[in-house]
Amino acid sequence: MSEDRRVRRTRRLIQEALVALILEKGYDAVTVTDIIDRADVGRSTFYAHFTHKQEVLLSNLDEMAFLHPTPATDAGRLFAFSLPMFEHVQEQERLVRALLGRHGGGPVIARGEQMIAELVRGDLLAAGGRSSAALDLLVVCVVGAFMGLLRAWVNGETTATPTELDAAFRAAVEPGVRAILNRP
Amino acid sequence: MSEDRRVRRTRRLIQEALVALILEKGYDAVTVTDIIDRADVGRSTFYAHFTHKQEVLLSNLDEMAFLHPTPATDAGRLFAFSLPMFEHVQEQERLVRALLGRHGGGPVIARGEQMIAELVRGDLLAAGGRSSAALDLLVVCVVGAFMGLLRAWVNGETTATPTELDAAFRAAVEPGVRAILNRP
DNA sequence: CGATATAACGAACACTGTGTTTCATAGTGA
DNA sequence: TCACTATGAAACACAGTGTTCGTTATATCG
Repeated sequence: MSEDRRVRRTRRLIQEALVALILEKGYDAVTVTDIIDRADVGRSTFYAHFTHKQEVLLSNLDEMAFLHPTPATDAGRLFAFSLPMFEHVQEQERLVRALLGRHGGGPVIARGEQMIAELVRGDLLAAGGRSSAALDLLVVCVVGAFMGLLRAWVNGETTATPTELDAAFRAAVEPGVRAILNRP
Repeated sequence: MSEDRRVRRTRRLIQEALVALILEKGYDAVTVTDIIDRADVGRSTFYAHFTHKQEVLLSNLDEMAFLHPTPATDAGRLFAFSLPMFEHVQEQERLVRALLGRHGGGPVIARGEQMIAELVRGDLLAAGGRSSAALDLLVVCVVGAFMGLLRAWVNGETTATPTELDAAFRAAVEPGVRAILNRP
């Protein structure tokens, strides 16, 4: 029932090779030829599994479990996802730096933004916000602030701990959010 | 004293061709060959003026005057740059969409972020903030929120007017900022 | 274990795009 | 007018992509 062992092996080798190469040269500089050399895998084999370089990148996303965090939204607490996510990111530092970092692929960041936008939107609605154009703009601002912090850490522009990042995020954003929610 | 007329002509043709092509196909899909075909310019001529595709992109930045806005910081008013910048962006819609949009080049966004970060930082210091790691994180949040709105508009995800964007930005961010500035 | 399916290999291929070179031509500024 | 130099055209080596095909290796299942 489970996949052929050779298939799993090949896919894993290719994914690992890409991550290693991104950390060395940056995503853009990595070629398919690089990947198959590093993975020690035939060219035709690569294209039997992936059609593009980017597909390998996105296939890695499924293993970044922290992007699908428990929606354990404490009822009263806004943005409960924040601290756990910063912590998960710190744990998987190597992988995250490769995928999200300065040299990582833009597509991954775009996906991450979408996922977080959904979380934020859910939180705001749960906290009494009413679906509207203004709420969408608020979501954009909150997500922007969060992703900004994430990027700053990933790119080594700050050495703050997850707790500090979480605190900075809440301090910057919560007052405005609460003010808006309390009188729409 | 002034440059050779042929040089000006060639550079202008190339820049215009790139903008037009980005709007049609997206930055990544545009090749140097595309550009010189569209600009009707010899291959060697292109490389006599620019070494990379990206250089053409950045050469366009100098003409985006709104990125160097008047630092007309009303003393008491935080983020005075916000509304004027949204307005300028709206005016230069075509160029901005090409350079900053979903299909525009990442480098331009990175530069824009830097510029805005400096503005924000200056504003916060002028408003009584003290230089610190915490302030840097706050700057990151504020810039993230602003760029988020800018990107949302550029990508057509919102039809809000400059005034509305400015209002959303301030509403989301100002309360938190003021709270932090008032008791560090 | 053995038979069958199928994954992987490796080499070759056409194709697209890059960046360089060379040289004749045409436009420019003094 | 005249010296200067930007341009255009063509050809080039090079690197990377994505496909094809015959052979070999190795899972999986009976």
